Amino acid sequence: MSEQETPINENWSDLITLDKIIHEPARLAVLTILDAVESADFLYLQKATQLTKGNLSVHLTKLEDAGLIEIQKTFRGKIPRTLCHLTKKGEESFQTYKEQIKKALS
Amino acid sequence: MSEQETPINENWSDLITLDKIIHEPARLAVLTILDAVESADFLYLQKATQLTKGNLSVHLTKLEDAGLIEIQKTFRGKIPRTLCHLTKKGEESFQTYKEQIKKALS
DNA sequence: ATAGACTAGTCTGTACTATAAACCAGTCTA
DNA sequence: TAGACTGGTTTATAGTACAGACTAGTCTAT
Repeated sequence: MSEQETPINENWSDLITLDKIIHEPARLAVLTILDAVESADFLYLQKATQLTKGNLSVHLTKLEDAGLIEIQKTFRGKIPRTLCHLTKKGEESFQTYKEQIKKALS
Repeated sequence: MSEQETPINENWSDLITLDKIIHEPARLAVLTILDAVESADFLYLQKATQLTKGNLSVHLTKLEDAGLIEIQKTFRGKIPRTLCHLTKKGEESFQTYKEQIKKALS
């Protein structure tokens, strides 16, 4: 295709505007898990994603700052326990992302 | 989900191993276009993706270095013309990527 | 009581990346 | 001959992920 008018409103033009917070594979994995299981703790997420602690911690903080997840710090006895779950915004944004990328890649 | 055995071979674990060359939105857009139209020139790609020339140029070079696209420099009259199309490997890798991410996000 | 392992981080340094903007070389148009 | 066009390369900046070191408290076993 060339030397002809450029279609502007194709679905793939959405690709450029994908939410970068969500698009990063590590965070995409976290969101996918949280979307599936409702709520997961730090250790579970770390095992599931194979990320290092430090790395996972940073990603969780970014997701929290973006308002996509909520982090609850509780205790099991006196041992700290970090529970994560999607916020309403997180659910919606994730859905939007999935629809966008699936449509673009269909 | 927590305090129970971790399922290891879920589809979302593929998310961590996504091809980063392909995963970048700008390149994803380029690949999607090339997959759809077989062949596109520099200007067309630039208009379609809204990328700056320099930026597009770098992305095309990276895709070429990765063996995903082939760049043919031809002339239309005396004006240089850069034509891009997917290689066999590019087609296959892109298909694999699409299947992976769709499965993971389904 | 003390060493080792656990949870859940923060901080640091490295390496990679995307991006815009400046620059370049040639061509065509008025 | 000035301006805009094609198709780039180079440079500089800013952002990013990531591993690994470190912190701080807890629990377990010796």
